[in-house]
Amino acid sequence: MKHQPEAHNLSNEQAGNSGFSDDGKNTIGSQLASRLREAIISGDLEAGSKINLDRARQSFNVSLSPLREGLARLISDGLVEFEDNRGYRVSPVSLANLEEITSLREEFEVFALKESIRVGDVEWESNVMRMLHKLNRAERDANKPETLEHWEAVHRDFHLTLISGCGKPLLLHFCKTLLNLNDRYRRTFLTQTSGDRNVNQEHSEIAQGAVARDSDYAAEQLRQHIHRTGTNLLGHLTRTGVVR
Amino acid sequence: MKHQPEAHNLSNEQAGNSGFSDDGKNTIGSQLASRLREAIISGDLEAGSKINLDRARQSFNVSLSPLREGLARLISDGLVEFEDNRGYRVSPVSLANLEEITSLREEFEVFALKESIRVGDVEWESNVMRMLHKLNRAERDANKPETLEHWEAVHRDFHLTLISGCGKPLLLHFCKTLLNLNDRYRRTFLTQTSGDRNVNQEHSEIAQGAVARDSDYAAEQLRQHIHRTGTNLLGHLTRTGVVR
DNA sequence: GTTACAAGAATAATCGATTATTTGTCAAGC
DNA sequence: GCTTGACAAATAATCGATTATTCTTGTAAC
Repeated sequence: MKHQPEAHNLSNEQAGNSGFSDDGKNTIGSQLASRLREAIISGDLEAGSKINLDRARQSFNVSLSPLREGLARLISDGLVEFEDNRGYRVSPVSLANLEEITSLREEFEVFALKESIRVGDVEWESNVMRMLHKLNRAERDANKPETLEHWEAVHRDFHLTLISGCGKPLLLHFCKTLLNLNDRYRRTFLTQTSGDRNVNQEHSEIAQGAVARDSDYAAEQLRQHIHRTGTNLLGHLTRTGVVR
Repeated sequence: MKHQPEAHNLSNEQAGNSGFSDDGKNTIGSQLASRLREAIISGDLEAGSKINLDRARQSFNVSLSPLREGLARLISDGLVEFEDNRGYRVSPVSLANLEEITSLREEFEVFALKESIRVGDVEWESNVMRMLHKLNRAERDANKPETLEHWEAVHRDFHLTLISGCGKPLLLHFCKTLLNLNDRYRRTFLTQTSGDRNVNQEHSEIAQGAVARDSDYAAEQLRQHIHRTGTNLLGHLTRTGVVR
């Protein structure tokens, strides 16, 4: 079952990114890329499902050209797959895929954090603390979907901010891609964390270690944090059996 | 009736690409993505230059839709940049960019090699030896441009084969992207390796270590290999002063 | 001489229609 | 019953033309 992503605002994606005032003056193609990304990550567009261009065209109220262009941009993000003359489909999910995402996050995101600790400036430190506070204050109630959505956005920003001091744009791009892919699993399959975790506590320890420039400690905390989330999700998927 | 100039369409692609049997059954958009990628990596399209859609449309003998779609796919590859209403441009080159590419290759490619050594099967081992042989046999003469092009293709395949046993599609995709970016620097700025290197020797040691499953040794050899190439290129760029 | 601003030119973005390919269906032949 | 092939429907891909935006140039005011 797929919703019509049309209805919701889908106001511009990376809201908390870093002071981009997008003006809403984007082209249709760009807007579509954002909306499609959001629709896929949020699960509105079901994993593995084929994207019928004509229907999509109608539900988004656009013409074919910008639609195809938007979709093309999502290919390298790993959110969309494409086959000549057979069109586009939402990338499928699988246990193997989730395992890879988790292990790569442990590798890359941790590396990026170490680099940030090594070369990040005071501005970066401040941003980390700011985002930590924001995240700790964000409500997360499985009964209120809007809080979940908001929490996800803030959570994502927190993780990106953590590694934003590394001074390596390409690395950040890769990490952002992995975070996108990972978030899809969580937003689709997980509405609450397992009871034995204090996620806020985990985030605090990572952030505190980072601004204290305790590289080894912060890195290890982040690695465990990512690993726990992965294990958690894997358990869910295995139990519910929705995914092979 | 459709009047397409069937005389010389898109088939001037160099077959030496990398063992892909293109079947010729691709769509124009896909063919364009490949051709544009090759044109950028080879330096045919100058780094940093603006891509005029109308001129590109003419020189490629295609319409706008597939051209834009092809370009859109290169964005996430880091080869093309895009700005709303201002169109596409070839990503610029810079010392900082090259440094990042090198350092990320040291991180990711080495990780992928270790994983390949850990879980790669005999098929992978065999492929590594095959590509090593092919590479050792490939001529590289600065006076014969076609040998340079061929060597680049084989060299690229060698590096990809080395890490192809890791069982991590996403990781391979990232490494391939980095290799693309790196190759552009070499193909644009470097026609011969510095005299004090025996590159064939380096490749042999990496490959031998890999199939012997000596993880630490092979990994360190690869890391140094990548690092030397980076240093080498940086020197060239700095001396020639073409890049800041 | 410099700035501001208004055409006009150049370019990018989008649309609607057309063409090409794949997929589904069904009857004929084995 | 199963395959094969022809036809039709569905879908993807492309094109040419149109619209929107940005860039350029020339002129008037100060």
